[in-house]
Amino acid sequence: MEETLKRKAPGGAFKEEKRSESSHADEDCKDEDKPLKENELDSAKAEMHEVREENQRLRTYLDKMMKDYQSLQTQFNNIVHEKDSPKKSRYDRALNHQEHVEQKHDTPEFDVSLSLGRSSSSELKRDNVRKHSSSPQKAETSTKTVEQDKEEGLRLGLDCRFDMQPSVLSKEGLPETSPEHSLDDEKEVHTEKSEKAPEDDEVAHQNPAKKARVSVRVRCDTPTMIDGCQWRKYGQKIAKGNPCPRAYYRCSVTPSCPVRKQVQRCSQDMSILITTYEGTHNHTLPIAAHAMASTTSAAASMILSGSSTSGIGSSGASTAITTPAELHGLNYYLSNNSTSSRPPFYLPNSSISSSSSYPSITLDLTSSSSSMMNNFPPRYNVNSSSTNLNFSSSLESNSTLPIFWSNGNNYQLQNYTKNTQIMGPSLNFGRQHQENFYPYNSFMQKNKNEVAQAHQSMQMDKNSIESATKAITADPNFQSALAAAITSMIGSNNNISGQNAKLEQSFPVLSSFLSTNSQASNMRPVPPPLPISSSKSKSTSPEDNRDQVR
DNA sequence: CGCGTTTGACCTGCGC
DNA sequence: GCGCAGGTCAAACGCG
Repeated sequence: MEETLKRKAPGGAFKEEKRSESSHADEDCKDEDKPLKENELDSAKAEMHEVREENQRLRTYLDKMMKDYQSLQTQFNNIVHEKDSPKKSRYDRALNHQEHVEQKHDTPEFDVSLSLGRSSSSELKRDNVRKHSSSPQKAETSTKTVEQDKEEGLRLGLDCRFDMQPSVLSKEGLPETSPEHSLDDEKEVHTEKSEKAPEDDEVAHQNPAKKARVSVRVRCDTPTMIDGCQWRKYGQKIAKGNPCPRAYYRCSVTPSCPVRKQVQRCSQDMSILITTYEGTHNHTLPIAAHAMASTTSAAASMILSGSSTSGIGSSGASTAITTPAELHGLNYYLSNNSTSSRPPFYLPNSSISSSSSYPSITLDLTSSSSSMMNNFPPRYNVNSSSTNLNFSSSLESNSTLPIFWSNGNNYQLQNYTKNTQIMGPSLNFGRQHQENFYPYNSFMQKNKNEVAQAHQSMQMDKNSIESATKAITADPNFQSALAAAITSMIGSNNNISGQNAKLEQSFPVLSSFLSTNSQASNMRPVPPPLPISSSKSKSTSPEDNRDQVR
């Protein structure tokens, strides 16, 4: 499928080639042996015929996808209307409106490109422009805008507005705080928070009412994961239904940074750590924090923009019949009600992920290897209020879990050496704040791994991740989805490696299979390994990371 | 002494 | 309107 889609994009050019070949053949016929040239002509015609057939097949496939997509959209809308008709959140309204606009105006190809995340704000803007351009004199502007929007949509499709340039990197890039967010949102936020302090006002300005939350579920025995950023704990609370306390952290890189994170153990499986990020950094991020920042950014962008394609973000309890539906080559699981059919480790802790006022997405890195192999490509486990992005990493239970999200083909193993410079985007799940999780302490005691063991388990993880990467890249569905998205995004002219770079920026976890898929998957510079945290540490800053190994 | 964590009090939003 | 639960504040505390 990937091949066929790849051929589809430059299909026109391919046809042209064939035409010119055949015309050449015609000219040559004058000079040379006719039967021979006729054979060439015939073969060329046959090839053209094949290409036409292939195009036809692709059109059929596209139609099928569109039908699936629209039926799912309808289903989602119905669910939303049923559940939340009296009290619809602003987010839901925007979402539905966005869907409505997309259904009305978008071409099938355009829709495919939506599947991996497009700026919701651009959608809203577009919607606004359409609203305001009803007069005839504005019609031209409107048309232009639609054209521009299409272009913008394609451009933004996988970009998620996360630029790795330091100037832009000062923002984590969560979409709701992007400079592109709608003016309406800004106004609303301003009104809501107008009575607050100036600092709060600034924060409010950056954080519209419906914040996207990105949860990372990971199986690890460490109290928190090292994401490269610096956090200060400001509270701890026992949440209902979970004996493990939830810890509240605030980004302490700058005092005014609005980013917060919550860290909590999963009540059903204490080896699973759930970290929920919220907000956008208003400062330059440490390089080591880029991986998490860009990944959460992309994920958040997906629920706030691309969410319309999967029906993410509506309110309601987390509940679900899991109905797999192939959309755009990705397996979606629409959730409705019941826990029995949930995929392994599917949002066991609803207290974090099911808040109706916070559209959330969960990057699930907890599934076992067997289930992972059966479930690739990555699942978008969607319920009415949250999304579970299952980039399963085949982590065996109770194994120490240092995971490294690299931006290249090679997953980084970590050296337990002091003073190692953090050079590349990576994540690890270090041992920190162990004492904060008192219910978990006993569990931790049993699972204290020495460095050598950790090394061993990391090696296992590396192998597992490599296998996972292979599984992803080998899956034709995923390849086709990816190819379709890229094709729709870049059109026929752009070079794919540039787009891949953007993709990798947006979704570092995708980098490996992207590079595998692309011809330009050349060797990348392998950033020096990250130091892992030791049992005691006070923050997750890179500097502290060095201390943690002492 | 400074900085980060702990923890009880307080605030806020939501559901009944 | 009330109660509950999540989230935040800030004084107290501990550690280096």
